[in-house]
Amino acid sequence: MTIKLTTPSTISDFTVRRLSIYYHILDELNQNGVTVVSSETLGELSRVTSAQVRKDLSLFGNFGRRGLGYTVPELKEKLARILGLHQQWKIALIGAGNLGSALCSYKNFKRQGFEIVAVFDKHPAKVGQMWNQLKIQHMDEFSDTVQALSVTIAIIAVPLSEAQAVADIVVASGIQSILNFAPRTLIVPSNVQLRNVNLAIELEGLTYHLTHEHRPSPLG
Amino acid sequence: MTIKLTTPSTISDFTVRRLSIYYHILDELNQNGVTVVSSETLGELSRVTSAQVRKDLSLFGNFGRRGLGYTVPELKEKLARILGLHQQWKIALIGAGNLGSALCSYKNFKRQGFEIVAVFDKHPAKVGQMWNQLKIQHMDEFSDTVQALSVTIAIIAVPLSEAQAVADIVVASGIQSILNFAPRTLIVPSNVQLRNVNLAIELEGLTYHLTHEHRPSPLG
DNA sequence: AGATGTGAAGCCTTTCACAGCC
DNA sequence: GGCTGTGAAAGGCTTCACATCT
Repeated sequence: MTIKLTTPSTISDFTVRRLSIYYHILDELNQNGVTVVSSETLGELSRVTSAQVRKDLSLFGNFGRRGLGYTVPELKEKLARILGLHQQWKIALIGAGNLGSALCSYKNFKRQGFEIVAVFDKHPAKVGQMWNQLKIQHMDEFSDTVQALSVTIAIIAVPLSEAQAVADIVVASGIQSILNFAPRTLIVPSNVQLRNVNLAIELEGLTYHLTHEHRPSPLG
Repeated sequence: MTIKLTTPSTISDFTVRRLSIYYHILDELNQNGVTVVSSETLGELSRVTSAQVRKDLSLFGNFGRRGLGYTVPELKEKLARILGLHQQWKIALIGAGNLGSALCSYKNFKRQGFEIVAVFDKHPAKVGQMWNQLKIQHMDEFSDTVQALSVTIAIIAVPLSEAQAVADIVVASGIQSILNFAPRTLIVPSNVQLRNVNLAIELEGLTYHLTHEHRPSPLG
């Protein structure tokens, strides 16, 4: 009825993803000095319906005011708490290649509550190099280091052939959240959260449509 | 009943995404010398049910043999055609930063049928530099260059603040497929295919679960 | 009047289960 | 016997439409 003190037991990944999108839009609105937003407007900016926005938010509480809309800073703060962004998250990056370098130099991470606190590679030529303030460590040190630093998220940015072996090491270290950039379906226990970012799959989604949509007119 | 000569009119993005996954698994099986695979096995490797595999494939034709399974090279080839991977796709990369550099040096692109044929940036310090064999061009040259080179896909890898302006230029050039790495919901006409890769959203999907799943036992 | 919160309806996706073929 | 292909059932997500509150 009123404020839901407990988190609903099952929220779909679809919903969580949209909450993230709302959060970033609210962040931008907030920076632009916008103080109030309707589900209608938030929906347009997120490319979803206003009903979807209201339903998603209502799963976690009554954040709006009827007749008025949602207060931007307040809703942003609420979503930050829901998404777990009120704390700093420590990340271990595995793979000191081009992609790893790009991730490591991504300045906005820290502002958003994410910090890469250790970098690993297994190639002797890489180990010992300094990246920003971090010395690249050998994978043998992974488990000890992440436990000492209380790392809770691992980013895997190694070649395909090494990805599963690396995932096994990550899982063995006790880390339960993995963001994987290697183009392979990794096998991990069901208690480990795995997200994949696969460039080829995104591009193939585009080429599928390029190949099949020869419909210049609405009637095809 | 038999082979479907026409493509079904509406295939969901969920399905297309899974077809990509199957394709890459088949590619790997093929390299390992596996010649036949069942929907059961392909499902396990893709983390979906066997029924899902069969349903997805049956939308495009009868590719398997009852009692036997699917022939790996044959099914791989069929999926390649469905996904449009029987041709080379030319890509324009916009944004010559760290991420752009990582994308540009990604060797596997070419083997998979994708080739970055032009790189653009708007900053004078970048323009004129050589990346691999490509000279970085100014954004002013975008439209002319992509038309001359028959580019059909654009990758946007610029900062948030420039993303929408870049998207507008891309759309104006006639390109109808965009892969966007900027963390913003871009506004494009409905005939333009847009895919987003957003690191923050993936990480927030992980932190949501880290924050809410305090359930060591199945009974919670 | 204006906009949220929400049960119910509608729609889409996945799974089931078995007929059909190898 | 084994495995695919598929109509039907089940499940899940989105939209509708309106009661509710400011």
